[in-house]
Amino acid sequence: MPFEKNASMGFVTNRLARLFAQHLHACIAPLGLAPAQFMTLLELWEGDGLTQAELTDRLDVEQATMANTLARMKRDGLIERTPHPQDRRAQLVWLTDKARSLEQPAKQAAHSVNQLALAGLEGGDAAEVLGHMNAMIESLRDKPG
Amino acid sequence: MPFEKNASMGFVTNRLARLFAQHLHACIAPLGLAPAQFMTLLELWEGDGLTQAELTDRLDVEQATMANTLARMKRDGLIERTPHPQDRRAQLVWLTDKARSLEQPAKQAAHSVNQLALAGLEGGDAAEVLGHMNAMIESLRDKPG
DNA sequence: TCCATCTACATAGCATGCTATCCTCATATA
DNA sequence: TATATGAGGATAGCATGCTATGTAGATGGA
Repeated sequence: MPFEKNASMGFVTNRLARLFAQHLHACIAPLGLAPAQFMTLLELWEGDGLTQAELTDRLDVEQATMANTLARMKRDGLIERTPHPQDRRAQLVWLTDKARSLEQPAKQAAHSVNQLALAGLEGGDAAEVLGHMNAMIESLRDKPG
Repeated sequence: MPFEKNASMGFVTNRLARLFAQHLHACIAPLGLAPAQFMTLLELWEGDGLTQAELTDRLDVEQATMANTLARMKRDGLIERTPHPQDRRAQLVWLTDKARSLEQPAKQAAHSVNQLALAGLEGGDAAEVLGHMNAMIESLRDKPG
């Protein structure tokens, strides 16, 4: 059976995602950030005081993944956690001043990686690709497992 | 600074790649395969007797990553390694009968995941997206670090 | 021949992600 | 109220990936 990996959407997506991750890692490492930490901060910069469960929902990662990412972020002085006032099981996640100060440079770095990737595409192509990729995300998310 | 993650090519690519990996994992786990093992087999099914370095080149992963993947494949009875006849540093990688028998069902499983993802796209859209993604891969690969 | 350098692999260490469990607290219901 | 179920988190175990090193064999000169 023919299976040309370079014509396989899954194979190509994996390769592209690894390249994005490598470049982002290189760009934000000088800020003391790792990719998953940056992704989490993107949500917290919009407003902190969230629970782990809320972050898990919004970023589409598993609960255990977020638990580990938050543990590393606390270790690195990016967040603090306080008890939830109404639910003794939960904690609220707050940004430190250090994390707040990284918003502009980190977003700028991520933006530059996206720009580099899109350098060879025409104007409207990026939006079109994003649309198709989101359609694929919907298809795969609708049928988990 | 505005940074809408759902409009970020890197963010969306990461999300899509994780969904592809989850579905592929679920589809090939019954065969006793993991995604990186499947990717490596795709190359070996085209012809085995390759060195680790050749596999590393063709699959665009780091040498250490391939070393670990091959170690797990040997552990799982998918490959055997023999000394390179001309170079005592190198080894040749050979498929076991077990690995050969998995070619059709594994390729079929991967194909079905791609089809599921592409369900919501028009006919020519997939090829177009692949083209744009390969352009991005070129842009990012040209400027490592 | 000898040495500097390169190449092929292996290993260590760490970040992400996922599944599977376990514990604690919250809640709904009998 | 007592109990069954659910929800929020933590932890263990494992696969991938990457960077950084270390080791041994190969190679090209001086």
